[in-house]
Amino acid sequence: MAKILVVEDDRALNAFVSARLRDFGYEVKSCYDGLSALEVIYEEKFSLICSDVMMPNMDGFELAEKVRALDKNIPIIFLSAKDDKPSKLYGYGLGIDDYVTKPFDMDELAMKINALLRRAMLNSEASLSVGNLTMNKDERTVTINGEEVPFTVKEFDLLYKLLSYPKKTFTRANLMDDLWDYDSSATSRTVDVYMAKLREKTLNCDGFTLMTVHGLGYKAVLK
Amino acid sequence: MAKILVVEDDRALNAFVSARLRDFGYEVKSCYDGLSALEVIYEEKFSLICSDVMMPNMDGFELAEKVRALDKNIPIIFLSAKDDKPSKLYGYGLGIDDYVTKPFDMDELAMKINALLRRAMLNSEASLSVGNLTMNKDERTVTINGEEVPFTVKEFDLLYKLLSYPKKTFTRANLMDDLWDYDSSATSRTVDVYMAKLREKTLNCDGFTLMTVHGLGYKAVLK
DNA sequence: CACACAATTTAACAAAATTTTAACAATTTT
DNA sequence: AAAATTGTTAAAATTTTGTTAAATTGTGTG
Repeated sequence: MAKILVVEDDRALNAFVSARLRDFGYEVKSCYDGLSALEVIYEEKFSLICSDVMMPNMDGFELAEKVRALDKNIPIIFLSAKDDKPSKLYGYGLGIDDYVTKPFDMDELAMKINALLRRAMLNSEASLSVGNLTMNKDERTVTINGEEVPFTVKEFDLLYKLLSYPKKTFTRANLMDDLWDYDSSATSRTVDVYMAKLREKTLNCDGFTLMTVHGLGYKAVLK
Repeated sequence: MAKILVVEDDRALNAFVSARLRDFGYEVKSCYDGLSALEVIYEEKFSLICSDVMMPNMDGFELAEKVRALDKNIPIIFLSAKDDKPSKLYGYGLGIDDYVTKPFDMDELAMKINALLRRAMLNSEASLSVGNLTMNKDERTVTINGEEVPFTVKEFDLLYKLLSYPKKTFTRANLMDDLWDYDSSATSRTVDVYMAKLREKTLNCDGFTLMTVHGLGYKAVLK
């Protein structure tokens, strides 16, 4: 499920937006200034950031800049009372995805967020099928030939990621950044051990192969 | 370069928007109703569609629906005088990416288009083609005449670099600085060995030749 | 809180693949 | 023709990956 970070110093507005986004089925975390938002972002991975522009400690522009330096992919939406053109252009120049001026309609904001997440491809579907294998993200189940096969959390996430972007090569660091905690001290060799497990469990899968890209990492190739 | 289709029955506005987008460096095509737009879309591939909602023959909603059936990835922006919420929600429901209400600021529209294209580009694969050879950086695959040929990391990086700057001559030191670690003690003769391997593997390539520049290094020349 | 149990991580060694070296042949330049 | 540079090849050295089992961490239960 998509996780959204709402950064807004007006606590009432923040609570309102967060609550409505939760109604739409998103997992939401709230921050009340740029600096603490950045701290949270360092620790947790979000699908989208919805931020005010004028805030104490660190404004939205600075936050967006810092976030973009970390991750040039995460969608960023500005909520601002500032309706002036230079601010908007400056924001877009920093690489934000949308600039919504207050007051705004909550349904519209939700729709914009939907559209952005869809495009960011993070709004992934609940289930994924490749050949005789089906993975259900909500239930965290894997079935091969209609039969359920038990997968641990890490095994599931790893296979899901690989199959979500078939053919794409992932480095170990790549995979760990997403599936392991940021402060995890685990060696990248851990990934290898999981690949061995995944290969064993997916022996009877007819839709793909888990390949190693020597010197780089791994990828799932459809066949 | 990005190619944009502007669909708008108000000819003056269409001309204005198209002209300004050209100023921003985009290639632009104009249509004046939904039906003819759809015809053009069947024939040509666009990077983004910018469409009016109320138009003769076929309105924007219907157009968006048909386009989405063809291509669920192409960014779509609605330009509309209709500022009512139901229309917006309906549009977002069809899978459009943004809904801009007239009158709008041209610079802002251009920024939105920039932001959307940037995001859409992130999803598209980065590949390089020369004649019958294609290299895909994400997949780390090389295909010659549609057939996949295995390349090691160094072979891939080396060929990719040479083909990225065709005609440019690289010295061995040049290539090693980029593709080898700082502390690598490898002799520059190592490069020669790789060139031999690359030449062998690209024997059937019709788009380029790997040439030796005696006393200097190597270069790839298109033919 | 201790216990059992499962999941995760580490460590070690074997196996595989890649990279590098080195030697000699071929080619180009002087 | 001599010298310098490059081509080619195969073996040696190194790096990377596969695999297994043991150690560690985490989780739920009585």
